[in-house]
Parts: sequence; structure tokens; C-alpha cells
Amino acid sequence: MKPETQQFMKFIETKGLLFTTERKSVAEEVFSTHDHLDAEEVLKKLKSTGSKASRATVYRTLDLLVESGLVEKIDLGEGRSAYEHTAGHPHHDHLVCTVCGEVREFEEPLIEQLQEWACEKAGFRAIGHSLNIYGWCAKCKLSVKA
Amino acid sequence: MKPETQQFMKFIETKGLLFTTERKSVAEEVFSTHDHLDAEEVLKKLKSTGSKASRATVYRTLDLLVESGLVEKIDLGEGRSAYEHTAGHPHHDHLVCTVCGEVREFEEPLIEQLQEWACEKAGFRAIGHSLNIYGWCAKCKLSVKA
DNA sequence: TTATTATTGAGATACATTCTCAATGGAGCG
DNA sequence: CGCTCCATTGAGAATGTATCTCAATAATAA
Repeated sequence: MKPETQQFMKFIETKGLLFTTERKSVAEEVFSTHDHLDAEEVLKKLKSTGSKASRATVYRTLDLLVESGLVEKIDLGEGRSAYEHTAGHPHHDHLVCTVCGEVREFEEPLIEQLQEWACEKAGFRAIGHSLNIYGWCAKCKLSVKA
Repeated sequence: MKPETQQFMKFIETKGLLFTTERKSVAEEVFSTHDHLDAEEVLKKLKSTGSKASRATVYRTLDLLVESGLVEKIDLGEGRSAYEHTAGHPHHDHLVCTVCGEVREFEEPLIEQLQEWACEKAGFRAIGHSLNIYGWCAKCKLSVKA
């Protein structure tokens, strides 16, 4: 069992909930890659590996993972969202390719700083934020030109 | 007829389309306020003023308004989106209150600059972007505390 | 006028997500 | 061990936003 999964187990038990096989398999799936997974992908992967977790359970467990702080939910716009685990990942924002759908990360600590200032100025208490840049990734830029 | 509506009319006619009463009433509604309207709100307002534009026409016309450049579509996350007209509005991002739903604007030109650099570094050709900060607005911060 | 085309409304459809609720199955107790 | 209690689950219904289909309508052109 991955260390992240163990942390999640601890979180679940501390909350007085049960660490079921369904919850475990969803967590393991999410922690198995650094890619950005959406709920449907998690469900499909689980089905293919024999787990019988239902869609509802996948969504419910993803919410718990987010609540535990081990996973971040990213809003990719147009109603799409994805999940990625945060372990060893500094905060970052996303470049979303509108051609191939690829999601690439970028970091710009100064942007974070500027956001904080903007909130202060407005008397706003930030809980989270989402910054996506949409466009053509390096690869698609070439193929579109061609 | 508002000057923005006239510009929209010109756009429509230049495109070889017809400037119908439905399209006019959707445009007038959007140009009537600087608030962030979602499609459903536009539809409701139109219904209450006697216009019989349908949901489909509202969405179709909003798309045309965006295409004309007179209106910007904002992704507010969680699949919600809103429209605002751009006339006399420099680019800005949004503070979205998760309690009362209020959307407030903020400007930070340096953030735009940093985004451009991030794109350059990644070989990414940006088409648009969306930056939202979610949290409690000044008003709700107080009432939650109380 | 008639033919052609653009536009529209109503409802069907799509899609991601959440909800409902009966069935399941641990956990703790006597 | 048997029993009760309650968290958890799965299947499918429901939600909300947005798009699509298609026949009816309206505008334009010939």
C-alpha cells in the first residue's frame, strides 16, 4: 500500500469512517499516476482492473480525497474537472490545449503573490483559485500550421 | 438603440446574417447592465419583458455576441458561465464568492504579463485564459463570522 | 408570385454530477 | 454467537447546463 494511501486511511479513520476496499481502490488508482485524471477515467480504470466500485462511490471518494488535502480538484473549464495528487507537488496552474486536450502545468510563484494582494485589496478571503490558459500546445501548434 | 447594439447589428449584417428582433432583444438585455449575467438569467429577463426568445436562441445569440468581440464569456467554474460586455472594460479577472455567488472584478496587469512569459517558456500559444479566485466576499466574511 | 435560405421554438439529447433509497455488511454489544 | 445499528454501497433517477434536431416560420431573391 502506497504511503499516500496510508495517509488517506488515517484520514478516513480519524474522521470515524470506514476504510473500505472501494475507498482504498479509488485512492490507489489516483495515487498511481501523476497525470490529471477525471472521475470517469478513474471509474473506467477501476472497472478494467476488476474493482466493482460504482460511479457514485468514485465521486464520493474523490471528494473525500480532496477533503483530506492529498488530492486537488482542478477545474478545466467547460464543466470538465480533473484530479491530481498533491504529494511533492508545489502549487501550479495549467495550460490546457484546446486541440488535443493535453494539460500541462506551469509555476509562477509571483502570480500567487499578486493574487493574494488583490484579495487583500478587495477584503476577500480566498479559499482556492483556478488559473487556466487555453490555447495550442507546442505540438498542436505545429500540426495545425502544417 | 444602444451604440453597442448598433455595433452588433453591423457585425451581424457584415456576416451576412439577419438582425432579427430576437437577436436585438438578447443584445439589448446583455448591454443593459454591467453585471455578470448567465444565459438563464438573460432568458428569464426576456420572458418577463414579453420577449418570446427561446432558450436556444438566447444561447445562439450569446455565442454571436462573443464572436463579435462585444461580449466576453467567463467560466465561473463548476460548469457555470456568465457573460459581460467588454465596452470600456479593460481585461480583468474575477473574485467569486462561494457563499452569495457575487462576482467581483479585479485587475492586475502584471499577472497578464507573467502569464505571457509562462506561455513563451512552454512554447504554448495562448488563445484565452480564465483566472478565478474562490472564497468569501467582504460581506459574507462578516456574516459567517457572526 | 414562387423558390430559396435563414431563423426560430419546442423538445430531445448530451454530459458530468448529485441524489435517492433499498440492500449490504461491518462493528460493537449482550 | 446472534442481534441491532448505522455507515456504505450500487443502480438508476434526477439535476443543471448546454447543444442538437427538425419542422414551422419569416425574410430575401428571382
